[in-house]
Amino acid sequence: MAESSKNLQQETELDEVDRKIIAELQTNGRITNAELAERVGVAASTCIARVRSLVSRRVITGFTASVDPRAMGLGLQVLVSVTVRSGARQRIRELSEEIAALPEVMQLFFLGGDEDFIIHLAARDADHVRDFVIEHLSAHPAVSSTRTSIVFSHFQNPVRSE
Amino acid sequence: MAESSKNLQQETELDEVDRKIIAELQTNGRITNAELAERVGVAASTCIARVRSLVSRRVITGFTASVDPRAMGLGLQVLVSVTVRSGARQRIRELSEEIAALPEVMQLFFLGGDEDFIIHLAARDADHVRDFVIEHLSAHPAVSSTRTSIVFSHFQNPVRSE
DNA sequence: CCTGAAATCATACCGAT
DNA sequence: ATCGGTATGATTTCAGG
Repeated sequence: MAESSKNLQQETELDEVDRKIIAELQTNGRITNAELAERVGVAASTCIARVRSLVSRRVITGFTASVDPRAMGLGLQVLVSVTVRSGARQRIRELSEEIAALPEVMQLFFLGGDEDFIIHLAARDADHVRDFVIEHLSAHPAVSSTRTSIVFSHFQNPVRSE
Repeated sequence: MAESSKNLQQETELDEVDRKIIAELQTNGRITNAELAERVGVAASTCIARVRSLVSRRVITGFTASVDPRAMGLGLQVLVSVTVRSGARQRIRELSEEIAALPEVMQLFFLGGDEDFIIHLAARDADHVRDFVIEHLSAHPAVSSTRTSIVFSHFQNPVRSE
């Protein structure tokens, strides 16, 4: 068996046009197809076919608006590291899925290593963080310990292969 | 001085229409204005004015395509916690900005607490991670220590105020 | 992968609330 | 001051080559 037994189509070849399209759409997800085509140097019909192919192949997984949490009344961000009790390992996935569904949770990293996962939380204030940790983590029978760190600032880059 | 001395316009009021628009655009950033208006229940002209206002007020900070790192040949994600030497505290910001500009860096969290920042890295393989840590972190005179954890999976939610 | 025509969409303007 | 309807020009999209 070669290395082609993966459930993801890693073999999906991306040519120069695909990569340019991806880069443009990461910078401006609402660019018109006409302008995207011009920047990339192909016809509009070709361009839209490429974009649709990238989406259907799951290279592009979606288009989203980025929102400032502070404008939504969420002025405090924290990272919470969670360690699961050794007797409850088999419940990690279940617990993490519960947590990922909560509205305060911006991101969840499911980890190997000392911690089992890290939650990136957006909260109104310190009380909100405390209530979240107590209610959803400390009180949960599978959780062994948590550690909360304040996020002073946060940068997010587009995915670039080089 | 009241609590209005902030550089962010927290006072930006968001009504029901604004919140619906934000929710739709987080789910589908490429929705047409016509369909967005219909879903939200306002006229197209009203809708486009609201969207432009949200963007100019920096409530919406941008529109981006989400890309699967695996499709870009980046099959391994890790979190690297970095602690800065106590004698080099004043260089934390400089160092973090250098690192945020590197192509492997998807996110950088600038923290208070035991660790000074956490880097979310997308890499081709374990060798790539090792090279990154050695070249950009261990070799840097301001870095005291690093800790690398593999990311098994990663969820990202839209920002929801409730 | 490109051209061109029909359908759809974005947006400025203006009256009404 | 903001909203909703209408007209016009731009854009998308699907044939077909």
